[in-house]
Amino acid sequence: MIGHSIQRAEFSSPLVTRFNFGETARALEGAVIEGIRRRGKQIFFDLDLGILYVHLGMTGKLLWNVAAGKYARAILELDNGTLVYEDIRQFGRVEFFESLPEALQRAGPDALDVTFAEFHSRLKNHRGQIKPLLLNQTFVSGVGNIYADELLFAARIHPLTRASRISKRRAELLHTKLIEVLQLAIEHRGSSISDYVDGAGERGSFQQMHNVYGRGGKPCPRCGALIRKIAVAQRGTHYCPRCQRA
DNA sequence: ATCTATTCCTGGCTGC
DNA sequence: TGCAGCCAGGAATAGA
Repeated sequence: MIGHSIQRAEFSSPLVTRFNFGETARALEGAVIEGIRRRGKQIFFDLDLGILYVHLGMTGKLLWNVAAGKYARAILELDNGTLVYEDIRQFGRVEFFESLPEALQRAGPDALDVTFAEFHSRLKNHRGQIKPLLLNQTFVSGVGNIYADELLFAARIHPLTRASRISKRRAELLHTKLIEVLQLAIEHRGSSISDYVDGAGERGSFQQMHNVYGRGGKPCPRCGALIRKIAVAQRGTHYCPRCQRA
């Protein structure tokens, strides 16, 4: 898409585009895509006129040259193909900005790039529980509910552990697993539990490798104890009570 | 600073 | 077969 221009834009969801969808569509016509970036779950299309921001939320999909379905909320016709944004629940965003709003710049370092020194210094400063902290995108950008559970399992940390009380040694393991688990998930094209597909419309397979997420009541693959499911910060949280001690 | 609950949506599943 | 209730990959927001 880089170097190509948007011929026509069509938006049909005021929620996804934050109510200004007529303006958004007009603003994009004729724009040239100069680059595409990502930080955590935030996707940025750098245009000559501004920035197109995309966040998939819970059920968003970005499709390149795949026929638009019932839940298409935005369609961008480029001179070399068509990008469609689909989203059943409309918690995602496709927004145009001339410059990036301050709120979006508050995101923390990308989970794949954060150094241990930075990760550790941020971790030490938080007295709250580790699971909600991992979900906080201003702490580290890019960890969602599935991967928070999976990487806490990999690092053998109980989800309710106070962040500031995690030892340096254990923090090193958590930092290593943060990158390892996400890299492995990317290699397997993500977790397709119900809706998620990649740009070509293909499902990922990492859901088959989940150790704890979605496995409440089933045996831990490491020790056989039954995986427990609790609510933490109103999010379903799965862990092994034997491998991840409080 | 941190916590909790609520809200925005639609659809799938379960149990009656 | 219908229907109520609950749950779901996110995250902003209000109030304590």
